[in-house]
Amino acid sequence: MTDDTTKRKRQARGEKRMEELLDAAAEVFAAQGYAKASTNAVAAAAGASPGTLYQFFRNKEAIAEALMARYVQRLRAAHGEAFDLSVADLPLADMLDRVIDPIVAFDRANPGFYALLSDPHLSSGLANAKRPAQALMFEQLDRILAKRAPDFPPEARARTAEVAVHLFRGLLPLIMSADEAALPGLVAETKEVLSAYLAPRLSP
Amino acid sequence: MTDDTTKRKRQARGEKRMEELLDAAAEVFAAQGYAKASTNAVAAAAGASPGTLYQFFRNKEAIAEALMARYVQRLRAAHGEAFDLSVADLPLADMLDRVIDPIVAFDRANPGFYALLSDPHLSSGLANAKRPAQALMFEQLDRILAKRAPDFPPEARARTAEVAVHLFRGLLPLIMSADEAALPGLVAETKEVLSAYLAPRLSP
DNA sequence: TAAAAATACGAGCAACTACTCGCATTTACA
DNA sequence: TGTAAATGCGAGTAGTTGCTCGTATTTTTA
Repeated sequence: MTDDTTKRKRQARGEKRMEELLDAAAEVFAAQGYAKASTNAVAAAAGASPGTLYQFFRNKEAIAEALMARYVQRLRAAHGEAFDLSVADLPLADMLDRVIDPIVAFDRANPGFYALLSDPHLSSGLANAKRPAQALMFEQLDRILAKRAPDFPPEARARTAEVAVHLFRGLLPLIMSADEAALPGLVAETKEVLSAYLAPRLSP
Repeated sequence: MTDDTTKRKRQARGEKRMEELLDAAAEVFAAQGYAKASTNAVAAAAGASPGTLYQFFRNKEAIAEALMARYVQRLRAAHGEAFDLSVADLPLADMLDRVIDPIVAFDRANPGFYALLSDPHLSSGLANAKRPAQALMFEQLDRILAKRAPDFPPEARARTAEVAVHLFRGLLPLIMSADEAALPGLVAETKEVLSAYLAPRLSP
């Protein structure tokens, strides 16, 4: 097996190089988009040579896959267990605070994540790498909805969760480009939207 | 001036070729995305040679600009004057029917339009070409809001319109990939979302 | 009809792409 | 310390890209 992420014996130096290369990839992908970004530019941005890049990553796609995997890992760490089950019993507004705020902070702190997530023209391999990130938000919301409204038919509940996630993602471009001054108002309005959408579905 | 769209003396044959090339560009852009699409592929999809393509379009960017301009023109024709002023007095649900349905139909009928509109990594020239299309929806909604709620402060009204447009665009991926059977329910839910968001802002 | 202009072609070019390979240096480990 | 493995480099390769240009054909125009 030539799996770059598990099998090879890595030195501490190598692990650090991989992190630098992923950081560089995040920058370049965020600035130019995945398709237009060149692997030579990623290597240069990391202060490495093309040969070094390809010692750690099989090909261009593998760079984005590893980057996405790292983002998913950090997303889980950032707000993973924190609200998984406990927030479902909170009042709706408080629950939204607990769910939205960390995601907004994460997305704004990681524009490379947003660049990959919002790109609709990724290859199937990359689309698969995106799925866990999308599933993370969907499933957590779905589980919260299930606990808050046990009588909610699972099918309709799944769509409600999916629509809610897409509503949030629709406002993400505004949230990403907002300056610090405009952000709180936008986030508040985002929560109002979700509250207005979810409230009647949670207590009919 | 070497402006391809206005100055050059075009024959009927040439105009037809341009339409064919734009149709081909729409296909290729929708399938692969603008960045990954090659001009040779566009020419081939139109049954033309690269040389022929470049007789009508200065460069790759000009193809997308012309395509976007054609979409804006068709968008105006499709639902332009139809509801511009009259729908503002309708009940909210009826107004949304009149606004949403034509846009949904147009977007689904023109995946090339959606491909360009949803691409967040276009060059500045392309971003400028996108602006009229975005302004079209925003300004029409803003004008409707102004007529329905004259006391609405213009600043807050503008943001309400912008947020509403982004909410719709957030659900567009679902709408675009839905099959004919699932579409009506999705569109209905889209209208419910917008209704729930706009209603309290229109009659406080 | 003849010249001018528009349309059409496609081989080909310079620039760039993802990626490789031979070889030098550094580290781990016996 | 010695040697195998890991890391590092960057010139180089084959393929692709956006785009050009010489030339041939069709259409307009005078």
